[in-house]
Amino acid sequence: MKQITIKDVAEAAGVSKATASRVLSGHPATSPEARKAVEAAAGRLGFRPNAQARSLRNTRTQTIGLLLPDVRNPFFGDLAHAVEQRARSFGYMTLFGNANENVEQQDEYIDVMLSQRVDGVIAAPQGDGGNLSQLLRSGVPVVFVDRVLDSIKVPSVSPDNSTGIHDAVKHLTARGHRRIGYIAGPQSTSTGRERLRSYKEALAATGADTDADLIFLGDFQAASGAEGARTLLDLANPPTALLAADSLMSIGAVGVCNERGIAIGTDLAFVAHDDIDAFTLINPPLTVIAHDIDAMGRLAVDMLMSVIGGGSPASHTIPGRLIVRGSTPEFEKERQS
Amino acid sequence: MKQITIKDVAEAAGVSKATASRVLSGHPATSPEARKAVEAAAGRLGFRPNAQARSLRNTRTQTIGLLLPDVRNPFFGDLAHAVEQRARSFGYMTLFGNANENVEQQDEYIDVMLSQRVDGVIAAPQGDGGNLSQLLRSGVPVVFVDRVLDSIKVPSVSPDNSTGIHDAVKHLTARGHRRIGYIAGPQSTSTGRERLRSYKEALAATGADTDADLIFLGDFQAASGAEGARTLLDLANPPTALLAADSLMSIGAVGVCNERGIAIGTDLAFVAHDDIDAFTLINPPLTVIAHDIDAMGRLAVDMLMSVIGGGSPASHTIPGRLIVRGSTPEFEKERQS
DNA sequence: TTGTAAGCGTTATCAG
DNA sequence: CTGATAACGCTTACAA
Repeated sequence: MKQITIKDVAEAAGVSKATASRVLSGHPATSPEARKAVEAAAGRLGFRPNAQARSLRNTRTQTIGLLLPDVRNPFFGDLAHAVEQRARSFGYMTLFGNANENVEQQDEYIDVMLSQRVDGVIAAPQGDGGNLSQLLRSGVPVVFVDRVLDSIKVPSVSPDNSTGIHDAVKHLTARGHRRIGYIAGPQSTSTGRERLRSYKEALAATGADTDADLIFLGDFQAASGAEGARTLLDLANPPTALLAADSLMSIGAVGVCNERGIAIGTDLAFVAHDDIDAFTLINPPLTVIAHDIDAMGRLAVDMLMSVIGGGSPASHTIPGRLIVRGSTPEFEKERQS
Repeated sequence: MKQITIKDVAEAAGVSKATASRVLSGHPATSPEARKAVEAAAGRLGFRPNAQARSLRNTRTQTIGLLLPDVRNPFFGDLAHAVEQRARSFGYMTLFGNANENVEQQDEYIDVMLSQRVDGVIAAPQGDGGNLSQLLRSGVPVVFVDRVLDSIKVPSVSPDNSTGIHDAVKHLTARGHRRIGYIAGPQSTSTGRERLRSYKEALAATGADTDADLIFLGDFQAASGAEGARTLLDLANPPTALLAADSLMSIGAVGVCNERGIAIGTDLAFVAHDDIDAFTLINPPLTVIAHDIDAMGRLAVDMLMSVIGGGSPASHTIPGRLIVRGSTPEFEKERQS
C-alpha cells in the first residue's frame, strides 16, 4: 500500500517534481503540454497530495477545530452542522472535538488541535483554566460561540439571553402566573448565568413571586431537568409555570410531568429553550425561546475567517424570540394559593 | 507567532534534537538528567509536537475519518458520539465528515480524508460510485456502519432490519390492524431496502393487507415523513396504523397527525424507528423499533482497529427490538372497512 | 546514553 | 517555462 507521491507523478509524466507541483497547484507558469501530461499521470495513478507534507511546508492546514460540550444535544448538533457547512464553503475541514461536558476531555482536544496545527478554533468553552488558557496564549485564532468567558476578551457570537426570557416571563404573568419555576443551567457557563439573571430581573419587573426555592440549578443535561421538575413540583407551594434553560433539561422535565400525569398546558404552563422539531410534536406543542442556530454557526465561521485574515471582528449577539405554542395557553384554569 | 519546535526545546535543555525527541516520545534510552531537563524545557516553552511533521515521518496519523449522512439526525448524532468516545480511548482523533445526504459532499470528504492520510475510515455510505470506490481501492482500512454495499465486501456493523419490523407488524396485527401503512427509507440504501423487504414479508406472514399504495417512499428526512403521512392518510381506504423507517420521518409524520387532529394511539397506531428521548415525551409516547446505537459505534471502532492491525473482522448485526409504548394501545376502537 | 545526519512529501526560490 | 535544491519539524539508524 505504498503512497503515490508527486515524484511518481512527475516520472510518469516525464517532468520534474517542481513542474508537477506547479501544475497540480494551479501555478500559472506551466506549459499546456506539461499540464496535460501531469494531469493525465495524476489521474491515472490516483494521486492525492499528502496534506501533512503540504502543511509542513506551508503553515496552513486548511483545518479548523470545533470544540463543543455535547454533540448529542440538538442545539450543538445543529451548530456543528452549521459550522461545518460554512467552513466547507471556505475550503476548510472541521475537526470536531466533543468535550462531553468534561474539562479534561476539553483539555485533551485542545492539545490535539494545537498539535494538529489547526488554523483556528471555534469553541463553546468550559471553565477558564487548563489548556484553554494555553490555547489563548498560543496565538491561534479563536472565536467563542454560545458561551463567553468574562475574564478573556475573544470575539464571540452568543445568544441574547435576556430578551427571550423577559418576554417569556411577561407572557406567563400576563396569563396569570405568579409562581414561575426555573430550571437553570450551570452557573459555570455564561449562558447559565445570564439566563438566570434575566429570569430574576424579569420576575422583579413583573412582580411575580421571587422565592429562592423556585430556582433549581441543573447542568444542561436531561437528568438534571427531570430532577429539577421533581424538586419544584414537590414544593409545598409549587409553581404553576416552568421555564427550563435548555432543550435537554426541558426534555427531562416534560418526561417527569408525563410520568406524574401532570397535563402540560392545563395543569402546568411550560416554556422550553431551543426550537427543536420534537417540541412541536409534544401535545400540546411547547412554547420555546429560540435562537437562530444556523446564523450563529455561520457567523462564528465568518468571524474566525476574519481573525485568521488578521482582522478583529466585533462580538455578536443573536436575538432570542419567544415562540408561543400550546404549552402556555391563553385561558387559565383556577389556581390554588 | 513562531512555532516552538523540538529544536528550541533541545537548545533550552542543552541537549540535541535527537535526545529531546527521545525523551518526549518516551524512548527508554534516556538519562534521568536529560529527561528532567527536556521535560522542564518543554513545559516552560509550552511545546506541542507538530503532528504534521510527526506523521510525515511515521506513517500513522492517529486519526480516523467518520463519514456520516447527516449529523442532525439523532441516530447519527448518537453514533458520532459513540464512535468518537471509543476512538479516543484508543488514542485516535475523529475527523467527522457530514455528507449531508449528498453524494458530492461525500466525495469531497473522502478526498480530504485520503489527503489527510487518516489511518482508517468508518462510513455510512451513499451510493457506491465516485470516490467511494477510490477509497476502497486505496487500501485504507474501512468499516461500514449502518449501511452496507452489496457489491463490496467490507467489514460492517449494521442494524438487524428484520426482527424489529416483523415484531412490530405482528404486534399491530395482534391488535386488529390489517391496513398498516409504511413510510419507507430510500431504496438506494441497504437499510431502506431491507426494512421495506421485511415489512412486505411480515405483511405476507401475518395476512395483513398488501396494497402497494400502503407504501410511501421517503428519503429519511423529516419533510418526506410528513409527505408520506399525508399521502397515506388521504387514501380512500387509509391505514389504521403507520410504521416509519427512521426517526426523522417519524417526526414529520407525527407532525402531520397533530396538524390534522388525528389522535395517535386512538385514531391511529404508530411505530417509529430509533429510541430517541423526545419520542417518550409525545403523548402518548411512541412505540419504537430500537437498536443499541452505542454498541454499533463501539463495535465499528473496535473492528476498524482490528483492520488497521491487519485483521479481517467478521461483520456484525446489532439486534433490533420493539419497545411497546402508548402509541400502539391494547384495545382497539371500531375500525371502518 | 548521546549526537549526527538522512529522509518523510511538498512547495518556493533561484538559476537557467 | 523548467529543473535542481533547500527547507518545513520530526524520528530513527548509525556511530561514537
